[in-house]
Formats: sequence, C-alpha cells, structure tokens
Amino acid sequence: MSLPLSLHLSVDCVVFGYDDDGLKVLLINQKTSAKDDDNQPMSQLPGDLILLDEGLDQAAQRVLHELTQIRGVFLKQFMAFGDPNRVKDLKDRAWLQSVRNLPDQRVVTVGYYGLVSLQDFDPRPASFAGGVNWVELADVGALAFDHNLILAQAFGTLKEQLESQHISFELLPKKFTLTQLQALYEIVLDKKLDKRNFRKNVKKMTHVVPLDEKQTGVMHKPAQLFSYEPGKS
Amino acid sequence: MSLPLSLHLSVDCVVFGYDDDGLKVLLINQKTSAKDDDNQPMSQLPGDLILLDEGLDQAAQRVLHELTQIRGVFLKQFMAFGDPNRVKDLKDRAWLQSVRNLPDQRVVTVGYYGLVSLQDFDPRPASFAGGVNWVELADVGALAFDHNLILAQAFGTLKEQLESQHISFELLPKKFTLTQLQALYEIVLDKKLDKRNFRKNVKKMTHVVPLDEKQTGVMHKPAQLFSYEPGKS
DNA sequence: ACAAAAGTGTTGGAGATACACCCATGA
DNA sequence: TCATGGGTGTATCTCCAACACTTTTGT
Repeated sequence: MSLPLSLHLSVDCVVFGYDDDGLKVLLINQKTSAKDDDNQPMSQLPGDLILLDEGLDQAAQRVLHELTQIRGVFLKQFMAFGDPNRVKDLKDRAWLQSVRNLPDQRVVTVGYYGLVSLQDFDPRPASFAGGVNWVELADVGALAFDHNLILAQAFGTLKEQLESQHISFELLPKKFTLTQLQALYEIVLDKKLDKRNFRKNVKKMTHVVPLDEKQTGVMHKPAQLFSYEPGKS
Repeated sequence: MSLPLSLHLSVDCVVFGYDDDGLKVLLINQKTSAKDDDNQPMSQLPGDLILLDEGLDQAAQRVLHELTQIRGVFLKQFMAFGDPNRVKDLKDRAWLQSVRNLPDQRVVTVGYYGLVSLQDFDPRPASFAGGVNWVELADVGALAFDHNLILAQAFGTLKEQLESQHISFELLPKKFTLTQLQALYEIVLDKKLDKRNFRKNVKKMTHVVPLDEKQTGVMHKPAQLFSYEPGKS
C-alpha cells in the first residue's frame, strides 16, 4: 500500500467547433522530438499541467490559449479522470519523456469542454507546438492517453446540456439564422427536427432576439438574422 | 509565474442518507489535538488524500470506509474543486498542521456524492476519528475548507440526477412502499406531488416491481412493497 | 366504531407532433 | 423563369394536472 503522495494535475480541453460543415473537435499533434521515428505524430486534446497558483478554470483557459492561440471561449469542467495508469501506456511514453521532467509521475486530469463558432470567431489557430487541427468528430482516430474516452464523455455532456444551458449559442456566429440553429441541434442531438415546430419553440425563448438585418449574398430568400441576449429572462 | 509542480489530490464524499425523518448528510468531526483550545471541533465532509496507486472511485470508497465504516454504497463523482486557496483559510490551518506532513501543500479535491438508505442499511458508523453524525440538511453549520460549497453543489447534482439516473432507490430500503418513494421525491425536489399521478408514473417504470409482500405492524391498511430491479429495461 | 394511511379513474387543458404551400432572392 | 432555401398555421394527439372516495388494518 502506497503513501499519499504528490502527483501532477492537468487540464484537457475538448473544444467543439461548429460551422455549416458540421461539428469538429480541436486536436493538436504532439511535437515529436526531431530524431524520433517518423510514424505520423500522435494527436491529442490540448491539455497541460496546471500551475501551482492558478485555479482549474483559469488553467484551462491558459492552456488552451498557449497551445492553440484561442482565447476567451466558453469552457466548462465536466469530469476528472484519475485512472492510475492513464499515462502509463507504451504508446505515450516517448512523448512524455521528451516533454516532462517527471515522465513517470502519475497525472490526474480535469476535463473541460469548450464551444466555439468556427464562422465568426474563426480561430484558425496559429500552428505552433506541432499542429492544430479541426477534425470532424467522425474522423477522429486513436488519440494519446485516454483522450478518446475524454472526448466521448465530453460529447455526451454536450448532448445533455445543450438544451438546458443556453450553450448552443456559443457554437454559432453572433448573428445566426434559425436554420443554422436548427442544424446545430440536429447534429448534436442526432435527430431531425420539424422546422415549424422548432421555430415555435424558439419564439418562446426570450433570449433569442430577431435583428433588423437579413442574410445577404445568398441565392434564395434571405433569412432573418437573430442574436443571443443572455440578459433576457 | 510559478512552475507546474506536484500537489495533493483528495476525494470528499457527500453522503446523503434518507429515512422517514428526512434527508441527512454524513459529517465527521475533526479530531482536535488534545492540547487544542476546545471550541467545539469543526465538522467536515469525509475526505482524504488519495493514494498513489488507486483510482478516484476506488479512493472515494476507501476513504469513506476508513472514516465512517460505511462500505459499498453508491458513490458518483460530480465535480473537482481546485481553488488554489481552498485549504488556506485560517480556521483550517491548525487542523491541517496536526494531520498532514505538508500542511501548506495545495490540495485539489474531487467531489463524490453518495446515497444510503438509513433504514435497512443502517450505517450508524462506529465512532472513530472524532465522531460521525447524520445531520439534517437544514441544520448543517459552517464546515471546514470549502465543504459548504461542495455540499451545495452535490445537492444540486442530486436534484438534477434523481429522475434521470434511477438513483432514488439507493436511498430507500430494499423493500419500499410507493409512499416512501414519493416522500423521497418530495423532499429532494422540494415540492408536493399528487399521489395518483405519481403512482401512474411509477407504473411505467418497469424496473420498479411489486413484491408478494405487504407492510406489517402498521395500524392502517398495509401497503404493497416494491423493489428495484436494475435489470429491467 | 374509529383512526390512519392505502389505493384507485376520469376529465380538461396545455403542449407536442405531423403536415404542405407560398415567398424573396440571385442566377 | 427557375432553383433554392425562408417562412408560415391548423388539426390531432399525447401527456400532465387536478380532483374525492372507498378499503384495510390495528386499537
């Protein structure tokens, strides 16, 4: 039986991005040390150790910014992952040894999920520290550590909280059409919705307000634009 | 800016217990060192540091058992608490110094909520390491560290998940009446429910099955007993 | 017989679902 | 004028809320 000892704590951010193509997740490539064998580098969620004097939410914002240049997005804690062997897998050892002082130290991580509008936020993050990619959810392959598990849990949480928490608007441009909002719901909830009924429901949401503005440059009847007003009711 | 350093990780368990008197939470008294000034000892949630080679869920079960003799209850992680100052408050320093090797070390904690039936589980825990008490939710005073916050969050989570997660049955005896089930719902959700409508809804839950058994020893019409069958649908 | 909680159906209203056509724009 | 998605109302059904009396036991 081992003593209670110190360990490392990290945050990992599962950032979902949405545009008309669908729902994507932000992944970074591990920078493989130059001399490394060049199988393609492994992908992982943006995450890193927390600093000694910062809070968890703060750490998540900092780490995401440092690794991807994205700043100030909605990020919410959803679960801690503490399997004692979660960073012990063979496939992950080389990379850990190249970046950590104590590569064998146990690491517990706190998962955050984040939401971004790819359209007007356009966080095409400066490639830095490897590479940063938006990957379609369906195209996500094997990730480092237990990051596939973390991603799956984050997506589950997103589904659960989409309706109750007003978070859909984080994924949309500031000005959006009802069709965009509906498409987002359909993707996340993975079911088709009826247009008229959907709009009836949106009319009841007092925090979704119509703007005096319409879509332009489309080759069909331009849609009314709406925006999200968190203040309202 | 400080370096990423090791820190301590703990688990804290918010164990709710239910009987006909209502909903209670399990608290322990901090063992004050003998020479200590004897203001009444401070109460806290059962919690302790995790060991180096155990998972989080496992740690929660172990810690709860060590501190309260309770074993094998439903425990579910709900949130990590990582404010860098959460164990730095003056009121908590004396106790930390008496029990920890590194009393100044930052501690991040993972919160678990648990559910127990006080009736047939009857976990009147052996008094050990101070004292163990079931305290009515309304009577909970100031707790050590940020434990009031943790308790509040746990109760919020319980409310949210009571209906969706089949967890009400953890709080009831193995054999229960529909009136008991309804009373539990009324306490947790803090609203009165209609008896007939409630029973209509329960009839739809295929995992609540009637037994060939009735209440005995009551001075009124004895109620049908039911039990929870997790297997069913 | 009485007290005390168990058990049981019906009705009305609100909210959800299903469904099809005309409209404004750019090409 | 045509193609494309935007925008709108009604009928039905399901689900939820409200409501009161009879039954069984112990004393």
